[in-house]
Amino acid sequence: MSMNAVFKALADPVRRQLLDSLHARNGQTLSELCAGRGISRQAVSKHLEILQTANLVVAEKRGREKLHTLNPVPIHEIADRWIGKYERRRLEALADLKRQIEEDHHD
Amino acid sequence: MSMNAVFKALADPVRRQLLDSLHARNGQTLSELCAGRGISRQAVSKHLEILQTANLVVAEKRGREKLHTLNPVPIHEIADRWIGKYERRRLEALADLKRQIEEDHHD
DNA sequence: CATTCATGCAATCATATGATTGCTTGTACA
DNA sequence: TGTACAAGCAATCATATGATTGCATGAATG
Repeated sequence: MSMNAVFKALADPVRRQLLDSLHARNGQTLSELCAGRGISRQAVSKHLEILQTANLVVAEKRGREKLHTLNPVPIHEIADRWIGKYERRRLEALADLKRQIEEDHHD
Repeated sequence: MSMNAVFKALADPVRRQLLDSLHARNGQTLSELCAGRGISRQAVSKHLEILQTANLVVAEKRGREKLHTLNPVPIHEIADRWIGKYERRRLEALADLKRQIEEDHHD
């Protein structure tokens, strides 16, 4: 059941952007996470609620505001499911190589 | 865009089970993948189509049947998105430890 | 060559999902 | 203490999604 919630949560682009935002800077409030997203506060609030039930985001009350934090554990479990240990090493090496090549191109 | 397709594809439990099935044994046909799933062949076919557009599954025609293969690359990219390199090492170590403990409990 | 089996295509339908509006609660601070 | 700001709750609505049924195509096999 739990993993289903994780995948459903990740299915929406707005929610993934929220995770991106938290990955860039943890501990943001609802209002901060709303900024420049073009949808209503309630919509964002609902998205955050879904991310929390999936345990991808943890929220903590701080006075009248609520701070949100990214939890990477469930994401890691996704990779664990379909990628064998050795296969993962290979894919990581590939990804690293790709990154290096891209960096080299930054003149 | 491409990543959106991947996440949408992973959002459905039937599709995840299909990936599980292919992870266990690659190169299965549509009919084989239908077996014991309790939904119509057309439903499975559509699911496989979605997995293919997400590039999570690759299909190859073999006479009158079609063989399906799991492609782990997009899954690996998910982890790459929200988990830093060092954080990943830490999470992997944790997962390995967890597995080891579970193995020890197998009498 | 005809029939059987694996798959593809199209239309339809119920339900799930994401967003909005309006109202309420509750904390801060002047 | 009352006003402004952060967040929660509820009802509604349009669209997306997953499944089904029925028919079409096309390769293997007798």
